[in-house]
Parts: sequence; structure tokens; C-alpha cells
Amino acid sequence: MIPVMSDDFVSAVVSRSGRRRRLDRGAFLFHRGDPVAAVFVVGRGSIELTRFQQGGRPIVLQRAGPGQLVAEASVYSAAYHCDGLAAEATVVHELPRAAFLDLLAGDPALFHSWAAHLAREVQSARVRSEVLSRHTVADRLDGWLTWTGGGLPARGQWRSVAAQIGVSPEALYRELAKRRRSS
Amino acid sequence: MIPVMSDDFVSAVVSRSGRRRRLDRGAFLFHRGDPVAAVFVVGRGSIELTRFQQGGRPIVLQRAGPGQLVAEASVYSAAYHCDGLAAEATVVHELPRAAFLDLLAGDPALFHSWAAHLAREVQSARVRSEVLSRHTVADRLDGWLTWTGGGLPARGQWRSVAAQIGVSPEALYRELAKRRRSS
DNA sequence: CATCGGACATGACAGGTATCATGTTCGAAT
DNA sequence: ATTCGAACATGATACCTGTCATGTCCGATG
Repeated sequence: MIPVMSDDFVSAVVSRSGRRRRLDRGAFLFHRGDPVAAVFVVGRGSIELTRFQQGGRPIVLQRAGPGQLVAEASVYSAAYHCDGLAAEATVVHELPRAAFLDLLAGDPALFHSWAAHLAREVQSARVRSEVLSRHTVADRLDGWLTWTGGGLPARGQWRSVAAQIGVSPEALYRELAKRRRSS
Repeated sequence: MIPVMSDDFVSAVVSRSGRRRRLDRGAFLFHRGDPVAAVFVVGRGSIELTRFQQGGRPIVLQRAGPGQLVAEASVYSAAYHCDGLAAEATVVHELPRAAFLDLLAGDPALFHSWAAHLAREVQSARVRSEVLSRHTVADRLDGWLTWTGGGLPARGQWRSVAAQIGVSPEALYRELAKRRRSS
């Protein structure tokens, strides 16, 4: 599959990436509190930014698929504020943070693209907030479907979707079963 | 009160702002779908980015106080994706979008500050997502208190807080009353 | 092919919140 | 001072979801 290169700087990062890292499903790319030393682009698989609340319930803050940057907002932070882990077998391209910032500083057009990308991330994160503010599983699933644009999630990813919309897997199973019956 | 000017470009916007707009409580600064023609900085009062879900329940996506930019992520968008309205009597400084972009393009240091600001907004929006993923009013209020850093909200703003954390005003009243009793 | 672990599935029950209803308080405007 | 509207406050009830328990399905592994 050809990765989606939606932004100029993504391909720039990949082409200058010195190192590739391979992660098994469930492996951590970084932990909360780790110093931010590099930026990553997903080549294959997916990385989920996750925060574990008291009680162990995970909430997925961002899901980065092929061709997408991971934790780009942390570039200006000293440490990660959440965990990054592979939702499946994943390969990421790695570029040291300093090299990334130099790259942006030396190319105004690229920098402009970077700012526009961050602005889209802000809006995306706010849409997720709007989904999470809904109170029923049906409403949240509808919001997720509208947001992702695609159809119903594929088997094997339902638990991940449940974590993204902040409901228990069982509640999502029930809602999906209800929709299967009524369709 | 001296407005908080946390970012270079905020004071730059204010100083070049050609126009001031005054809004009564509840007045709209812009509506969802309006073309994005300018950027705003709150001088006094506060602006809330709000989306109204089916049924009329409002969810506050961003709350901008004195010295803060409003809907900055929309600078790269054609139209607003939510409503902006004054939560109280408010004054905003207005700068045409083109002038704002020219300002950034002409000052690399300012542009860098702008990108860092957007990155912080992304993280801020994700923190809100984490708060909204909690399931009880008590947990959401705790998250709001941790996030805002300050103490309990002032009277007259409780309904706004309820909208920010996605619970009914009544539920927030009850939780606050419970904390008053047990303290 | 047998095993095994994780996801899918579903029923029962307890707990929390939205909603509706009904007052009360308080600040602003006259 | 009186009026008035909005926020604050609180009780009752229905609904929904989290949790626990139990069971099935299915792909990976040896």
C-alpha cells in the first residue's frame, strides 16, 4: 500500500530519516515523561497516543496511520505527556528533533505547511472533544463515523474504536449488534 | 486588569489591530459556516467556541480570555466550523486574516512563536479530550480543576464550566454542593 | 490437527446522570 | 424599593452504561 503523503514535510521527514524502527503490537514507541528527542512518521501499521486513567482505562488521544506524524505537538515540549504505542505491527521513520526544526527553519514554504498542519490538528482534536461530549454510545459512534468518514470499523479494531470514543468494548459490541439487527 | 500577553504575536496583533468590536453577553462574534476574514484577540471578557448538538445542548470547545487568540486554527480554513459567542460583556481586537499572515511571513521569529502556540493548543485540546473521556461528574470536575490550575469556579460561571466538561448544570450543582458539605 | 489466547458476544445487576418539576437566591434595571 | 429574569438548588424518576460473569468464535502457533 502506498502511504498517504498529505503534507510536504512528511515526505521531507521520511526522505531524511536516518533510522527506521520496527515495533510489535503493543510495544511502546515512547512513554509519558520521556524526553522528546525525535519526530516519527508511521510507515506501516499505526501508533496510538494513549493516556491511562486511574483504574487502567485507556483513552486514545490520537491515532496515526501510514504517512502520518506522531505526537507532532510534542516537538516544542521537553517531555511527552502521554504514551505512544503500536496498535499493530508497525514501522516508523525517525528524525532527530533538532534536524526537523532545522529543516523547517531553512524552508519557509515547508514551515508554512507545518503551521497549517498544526492548525488542522487543533481542529481535529476539537472535533474529538465534541464526540466525547456526547452521552450515549450511539451518538458517539455516529460522531466517530462522521469524523472518520469511512464505514463501520473492521473486525479486530473494535476495541480500539471503543477506546477512541471513550466507551467500554461491551457497550460498543451491543451498539454494533443493534445496528446489524436493524439493518 | 492587565491582559496576559503570553505570546509575541498576540501583542503584535493587538498593536496592528485596526478595529475593536464590543459584544454584549450572548452576542455572536461569528457563526458556524461564516467565511474566515479576520483573527481576534480578546481584550476584555471572554469568547467561547461552541457547537450546539442536536437537541440544543451546547459544548464549549475553547474558552478564550483576555490576551488570548480566538479560533486561531481557522486561519487556514475557509469557514468557521463552530460558533463564537461572548460569555460576558467582551471587547475583541480584530486584524484581517491577510494582514495576520503577512505579519507572520515577514517575521521568522514570530512565525516560530506561532507554530509553538498552535502546538500548545493541540496538547490543550487533547487534555480536554482526556477530561471528557471520564465518566463521572466528580472525575471530570477534578480534571477541569487540574487543567485550569485555579480553585473552584466563581459563581455565575458554573453553567459555563458545566458546558466545558460536558455535563448538565444540575449535575454540576449537585457535585459542588457535595464538596461544600464534605469540606 | 490440537491448543491457546484474545477478541467478539450477551445477559444481569448496580450505579450514575439526564431530565423534569419546583423553589429559592441574587443582581440588574426601573 | 419593586420587578424581573437568570442562575442556583434539590428531589424523583427513567434510562443508559460500566462491570462482572459466562460463553463462542477465530486466527496464530507448534
